[in-house]
Amino acid sequence: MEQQNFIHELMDATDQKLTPKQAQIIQAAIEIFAEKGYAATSTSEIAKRAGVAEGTIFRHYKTKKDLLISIVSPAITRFVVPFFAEKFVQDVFDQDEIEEIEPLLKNLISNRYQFVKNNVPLLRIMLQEMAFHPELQEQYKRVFVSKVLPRFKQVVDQLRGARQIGDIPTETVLRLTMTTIIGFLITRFIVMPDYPWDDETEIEYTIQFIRNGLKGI
Amino acid sequence: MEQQNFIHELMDATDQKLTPKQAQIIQAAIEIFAEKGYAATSTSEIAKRAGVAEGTIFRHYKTKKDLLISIVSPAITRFVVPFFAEKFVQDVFDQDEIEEIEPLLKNLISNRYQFVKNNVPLLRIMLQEMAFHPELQEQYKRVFVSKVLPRFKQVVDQLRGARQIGDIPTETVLRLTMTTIIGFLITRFIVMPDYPWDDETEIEYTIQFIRNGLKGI
Amino acid sequence: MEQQNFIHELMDATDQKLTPKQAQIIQAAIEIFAEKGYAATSTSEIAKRAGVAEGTIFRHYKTKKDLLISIVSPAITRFVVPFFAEKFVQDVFDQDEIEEIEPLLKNLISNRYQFVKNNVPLLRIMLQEMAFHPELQEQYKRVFVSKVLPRFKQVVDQLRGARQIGDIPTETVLRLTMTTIIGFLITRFIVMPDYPWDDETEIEYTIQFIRNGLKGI
Amino acid sequence: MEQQNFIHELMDATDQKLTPKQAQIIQAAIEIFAEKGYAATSTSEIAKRAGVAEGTIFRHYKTKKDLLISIVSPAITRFVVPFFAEKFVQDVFDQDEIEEIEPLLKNLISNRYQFVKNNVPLLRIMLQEMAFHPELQEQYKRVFVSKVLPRFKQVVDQLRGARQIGDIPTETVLRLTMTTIIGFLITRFIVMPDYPWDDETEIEYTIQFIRNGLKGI
DNA sequence: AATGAATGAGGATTCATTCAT
DNA sequence: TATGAATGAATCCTCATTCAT
Repeated sequence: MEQQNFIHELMDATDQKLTPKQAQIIQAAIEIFAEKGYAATSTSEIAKRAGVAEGTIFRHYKTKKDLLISIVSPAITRFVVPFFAEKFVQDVFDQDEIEEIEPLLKNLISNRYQFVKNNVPLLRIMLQEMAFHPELQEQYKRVFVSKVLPRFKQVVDQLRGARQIGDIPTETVLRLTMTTIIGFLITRFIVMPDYPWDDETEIEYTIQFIRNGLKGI
Repeated sequence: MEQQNFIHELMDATDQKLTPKQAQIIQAAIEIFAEKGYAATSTSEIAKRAGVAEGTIFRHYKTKKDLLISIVSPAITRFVVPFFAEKFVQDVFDQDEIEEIEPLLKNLISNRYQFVKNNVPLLRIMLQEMAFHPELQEQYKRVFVSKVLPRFKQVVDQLRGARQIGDIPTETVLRLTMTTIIGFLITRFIVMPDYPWDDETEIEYTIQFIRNGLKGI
Repeated sequence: MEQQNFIHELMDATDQKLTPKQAQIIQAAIEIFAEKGYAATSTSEIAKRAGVAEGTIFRHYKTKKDLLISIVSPAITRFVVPFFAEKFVQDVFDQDEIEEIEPLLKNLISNRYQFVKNNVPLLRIMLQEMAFHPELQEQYKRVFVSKVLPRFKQVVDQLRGARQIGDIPTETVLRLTMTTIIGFLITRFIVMPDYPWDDETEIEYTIQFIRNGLKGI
Repeated sequence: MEQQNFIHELMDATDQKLTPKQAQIIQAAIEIFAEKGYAATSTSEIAKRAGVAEGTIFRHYKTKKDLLISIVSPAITRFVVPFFAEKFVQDVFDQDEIEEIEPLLKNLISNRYQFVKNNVPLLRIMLQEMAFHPELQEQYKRVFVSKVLPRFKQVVDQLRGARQIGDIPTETVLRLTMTTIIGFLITRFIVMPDYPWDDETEIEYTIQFIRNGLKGI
């Protein structure tokens, strides 16, 4: 039911009105793609779970792959973009000078944590299928390079000026930061979702780890 | 050709003499599974690339899944175990008291770096297929808990005694360390293999990041 | 074309509306199963003879065996039940006291003779496949024990009372009677269908043989 | 182990020395053919049960069908011929004039009863496979017409002369007799082998049934 | 004589996609 | 718009048979 969010966002994003059947199809597809992978999922199974005739899927999506793309493509955007763009960082940036890395990291991680928490199956699909569908990789890169990278560099420079970050190349800072955050989210929600996590504490440690790691001694 | 290593290790490990055809099959399977994923790979394609009749595959592996397992299962062991076990850490441990985290990390990362570099396709397959085959997850957990975890905790305790690690729960130390190392390897070899990496420098930064991140200020 | 009967009976019996293609499939399957046996018949051959795509078979029958069962199962019922049940014996029974075995045998044999004559391929399949499919044997036994046996015993008792049957155990009477009738039908339609039979005469002799054989002198 | 008999008879009959492996193959083939039918039996399964390499089968028998024929063909002869030929009837015939049908039937049934009892799997295979292999039917007919039929007619004539048989065409006498005997054997050993048969009694009733049935009143 | 690895044609079954209703 | 029967290519797998050892 958490995907409901996503489905409605989908509607807003694409301005397409999803018919109820179409929503059922996407819902079912997300579930099953996440469970067994795109290639191992049959359209008949999707139709069955969606409570829809098999032909109906192909009325809305020319091919099975179309269905995948229509799910993953907006998901990529919604997952990647906010890493260092969009409103939520704005707030931080608007305070003219960024002198503290901590609130920024806190904001960043918490926000992505919530998104992932509400969209685990979507994240699974993204991770799995980006490996095999170049067009998804392309889209990821395009979005990342145009929306995230410039903003990120700007932030790093400011933080370096404020002595929050040591003498590390910007690309490496980016890599280490993203790796640690994404690593946390994947460990938390995909690799070990059943471990008794104390999320707040874990997030706090993660922030400190990144802060200290980037600052140097 | 890099998998040649692995194939020969396979032979040693299982004491099974691989017939030439069998080696060709494994070689081809690794390549194609890595390229398109297990589910999207057909046995006829494997046979073709291996230069072998399709039936020959099934003389050696009862099912297509058997073939997958026979490839991934030893790969998991060979990838996971050395993280904190086996001879290569021994050398570090044998110096009685571990007072420096740096050489340990250096050793650890370099060693896994080499392994991954020589076995990229294998790593891809592992990452992809562990998601869908519970038996592989089981094996991973078994190996990790029995071989890696105890050793790791011991090391962390020693390092904490030597004031190399701050006040962070052992599990979190493990998570942050592994996440950063694996994140580096995946970024380096899977996500952006074509980026002009300066590997030595990048490894050095990664070590410092982990060291400072764990130490606190 | 004789099976047309059977196919329509199938429809009535199961209340399932057979699509035209489905009828063609059953028709073709009956023919080929009878010719070469279930195991030696390929679904592609059935599809070809039915003028249908191979996939169509599996849309209607989950497996090849399902197809067999859906053919043989009702055939068993329709062949076995009327031996001593159903309306056609009713007529004989309704004449209150059965004092003559001859009209009963006459009725019985003629009726089964007609059925077999119209369903030779079906009989062949039944005979062949019951040997290898326990579920068919079970069904046969269930139907026989519940529907035929009680009625038969009742008849034998009445006939014994009327001095039509000698001092022979009921089970043996049953065995000898059925064996002779079925033996006639199999010889007539399966073993030597091309022999120039004078059916009426042959039936007459068979009736006399059973009557005298059971009566003793 | 009962087939051991048959295997040795095979050796005598064909004057071929069966190697031990060959005997194992035949033994295994008889068992599995009887269990699941010729078409559903794989040569690899035969090889496995025989404890022999798959290639070995084809060293002795050009094709799988050859193996079948080499089993069924002598079986047919050994089952059919003695019905009214061979030594065992000789003894009866040699007493110049046959005036009693009973000892003849007794001898006949008992003899075939023993043979079938010792060769149930063989009988199953014969019954199943004659339906699908015209060459086996041919052989059956050839043997029957040349060896059994003439002798049988002679016997029937004698018995008719002695008033043991009523006014029934010889062919019909033959059909009714064989049908009853074979029907008994099949019921006894194939259809209901687990029923608690009292064989002697059952044979006795069967003889009386035939005798009375043929005699008329 | 015996082996068993190798073959490739053919087997049952699944699947994405189409189309008449 | 929605259906679901129909398709036939493709899938995994089995099998009888061959052949070098």
